[in-house]
Amino acid sequence: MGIQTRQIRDRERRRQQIIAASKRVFTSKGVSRTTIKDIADEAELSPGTLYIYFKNKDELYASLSIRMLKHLQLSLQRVKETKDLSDDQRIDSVKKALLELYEIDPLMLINLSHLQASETLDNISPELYEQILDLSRRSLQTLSEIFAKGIELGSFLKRNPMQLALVLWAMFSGLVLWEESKRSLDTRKDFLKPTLEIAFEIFGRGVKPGEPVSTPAPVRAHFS
Amino acid sequence: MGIQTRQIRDRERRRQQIIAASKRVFTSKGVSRTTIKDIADEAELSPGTLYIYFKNKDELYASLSIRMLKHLQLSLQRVKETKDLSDDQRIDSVKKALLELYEIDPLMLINLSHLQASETLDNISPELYEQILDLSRRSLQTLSEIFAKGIELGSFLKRNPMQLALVLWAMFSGLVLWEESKRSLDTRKDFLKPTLEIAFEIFGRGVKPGEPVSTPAPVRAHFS
Amino acid sequence: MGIQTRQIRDRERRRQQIIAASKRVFTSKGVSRTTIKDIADEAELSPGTLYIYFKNKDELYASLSIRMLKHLQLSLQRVKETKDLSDDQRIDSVKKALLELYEIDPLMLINLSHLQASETLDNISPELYEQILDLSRRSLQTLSEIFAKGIELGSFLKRNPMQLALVLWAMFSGLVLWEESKRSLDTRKDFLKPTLEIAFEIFGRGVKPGEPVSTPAPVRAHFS
Amino acid sequence: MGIQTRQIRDRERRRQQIIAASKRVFTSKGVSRTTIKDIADEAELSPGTLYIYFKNKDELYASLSIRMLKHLQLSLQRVKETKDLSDDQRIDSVKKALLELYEIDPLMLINLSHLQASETLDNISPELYEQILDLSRRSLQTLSEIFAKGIELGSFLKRNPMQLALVLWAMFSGLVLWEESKRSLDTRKDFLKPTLEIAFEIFGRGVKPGEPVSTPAPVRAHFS
DNA sequence: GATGAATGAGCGTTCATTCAT
DNA sequence: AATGAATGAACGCTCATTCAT
Repeated sequence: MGIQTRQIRDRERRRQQIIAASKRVFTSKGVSRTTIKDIADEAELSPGTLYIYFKNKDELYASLSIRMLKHLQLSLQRVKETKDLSDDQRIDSVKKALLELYEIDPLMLINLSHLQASETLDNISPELYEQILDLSRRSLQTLSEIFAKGIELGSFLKRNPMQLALVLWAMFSGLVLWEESKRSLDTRKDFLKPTLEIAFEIFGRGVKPGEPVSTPAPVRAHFS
Repeated sequence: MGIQTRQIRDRERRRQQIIAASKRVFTSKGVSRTTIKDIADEAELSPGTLYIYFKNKDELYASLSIRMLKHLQLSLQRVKETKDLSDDQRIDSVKKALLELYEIDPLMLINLSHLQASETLDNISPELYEQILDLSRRSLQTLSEIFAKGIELGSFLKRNPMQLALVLWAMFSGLVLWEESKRSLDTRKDFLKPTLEIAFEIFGRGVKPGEPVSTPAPVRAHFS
Repeated sequence: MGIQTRQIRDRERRRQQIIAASKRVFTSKGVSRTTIKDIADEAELSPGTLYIYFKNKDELYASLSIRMLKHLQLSLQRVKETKDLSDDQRIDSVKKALLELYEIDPLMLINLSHLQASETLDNISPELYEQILDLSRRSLQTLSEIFAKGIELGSFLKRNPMQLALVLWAMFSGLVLWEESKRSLDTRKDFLKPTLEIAFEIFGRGVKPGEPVSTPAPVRAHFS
Repeated sequence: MGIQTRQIRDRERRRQQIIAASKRVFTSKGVSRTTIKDIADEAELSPGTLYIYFKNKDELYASLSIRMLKHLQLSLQRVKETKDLSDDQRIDSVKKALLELYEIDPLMLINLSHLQASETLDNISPELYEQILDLSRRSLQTLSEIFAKGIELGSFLKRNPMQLALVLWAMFSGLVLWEESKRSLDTRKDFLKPTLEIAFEIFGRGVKPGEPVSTPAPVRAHFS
């Protein structure tokens, strides 16, 4: 391994060090109350150093999401390309992909959701902005394609697949964001994971075509 | 009506004047880019005056949600108390209540969602904090009770009703927050309302008990 | 005098207070080493207050020159419009106008010269920039018109009058700037005023038409 | 040539390399907007290396003027020492020396003027400071001696020769500084050189003794 | 109660300078 | 000698909040 290789590796290591520190501080202080100095202190670096690795505060913040979006995109792509899955299995795989995302790094996921839902994408460099946009688009697109295939096969409701994708994502990120504020609202701890399970169950059931058996028809039959 | 009564009414009127101005400014400039001075200008008052009616910026910000939460709580209460509704009709009423919330003031709803999902509830006065907490809790509680009744009647899946309530709220607020960022992600405009419709359709279908008739053939065989 | 009048007067007074403090600090620390905090301290105000009266540092700096430029423009205009002055008297009036400028506020004049000679006109508001530009242009223009009239009357050398104006101004501001650095170069103090006198004398003599009688006269006499 | 000699020569070569790079960057970005990193990049060196050859930024900046001042001093010395020049020719030689200075490196001359007129001579090493001081003094001194000789011979006005020297230098540097800002004031381009010509013409005429023949009639009457 | 000028802590960011390699 | 990552003091500037009028 040459000198250059080591330098590149060191550089990447430093970036990760800063990113790790950012996560910790964002977690403990909240994103908007975190200052560059806080992160620098946590990373045991000087404020100036952060600007060697990140153009500005927004860009550092946005960088946190890139990895996660890449991971998501890859997972969904894999789900889409796997052959011989039943519809139930495919939905289940999507659920697993998203739950995994949450388990790997719940705080990052909250950041990602915030990023999408808020006004941070402002001072960001065009390149990074485009990258985030593209990754978001592609994940949704892949999810949408999974639904499109299911619809073709008659195993999903005939609805705009992109809208189905959005509904699923909204359900997921809505719950994740809720989790963040649950302390304030003193719901029990670790309510999230079981609730996500239920959310997916309901979505899975709801997206299947055909009249659910719940409705009176059979019941009346019973009485007749 | 005594002098005191009028003073109280005047005071409340002023508060509403400020709240209305805040909404307009938040709408046009975005929440995080709005300063106290902006709001004061819009309300044709001085910054100092705002501090007579609101303890600080966070408290003003939080007040915006109070009305909406009250409205929501009332609507849900009404849905819960209405007699002689089929399950489908009851879910439909909840849908209507939430859609109405969105239609009355989409931006305020985004604010509300932000408020819950983020870091504003910090400098707030204990009283206001308790009020928001209580209203949120009560809305969810009411929603949860609606589901509990349905579960009792066997018309909803036997799941923790609070979790069902959370799933529905997450789906709703997740989509609303998405709406805010959709311009960046170049989804078509006014994608939200039809998507909300689909979201409710899926939730409604998914929450019903019984094996969905996804694979029609055997099911029919069963009935024949 | 109404309340409004007093407020306007107070506001102007505050501006002058800041300007006066700026001058003092610029003088003692040098322009580029003066910080907003320095000026605020000197004016016994807080840094924030300066930004109520001046958009930014550059604008405060530029404002220092406006008055002086206005004064200059007025003086030159008066010189130009005065009737029945001999050429010598007119040049003398210009000299007096410039010397007066120096005597009223030598430091301000140095600032003005710096402003023109350097890179400060950068963050300035377009309006202020245009004002400075316009005032500079008009002063030079007036000076140039004075020369043009003299040339027409045959009492000045037939040279581009704008160039004559520039030469005079350069001589003047060059000496003023020199003055600032004279401490470093340990020339005697108060060398400037007598040197300015000589400068004007030489300019006045040099700008007159006709072969100076210095050497030629006797020589030609010799040949006749 | 010994090793030491070569080392010294190499060292000097490196210095010149840095100086040359500085000039290029100052030219393209303007002095105040140039950072050490800019210069290092242009010189294809690292910032640290610059500090091996120059004590600090001010010292590097000041070094730029040394060459020019040396050149000026030499030229003026030559003018002074040349025998058998008429007064007109001697003034003309001074003019040529200064114009040459401008033509060799107009931007460096602006720097020099700035340096003298402003606040850079501060963090400079005592040695360098003394050197600049000495060179400036000597150039002015030489110029002054040229005038002194002319005065003795009766071909120049009997004025303090150092003041005459200052007036000439002020005129020159005033015009050079003006050039820098002329774009803003939309004077025609390349106005400088012809204006410098006129400046010298006027100075040359003005510095000659005797009553100028400005108002021909009475003067001739006098001689008849 | 209403004002709005004044405050000043605190922010993100820059960049001359240092120093371990 | 050369490097360039790291430093951290210092900057200009903002804005929620206060308080004399």
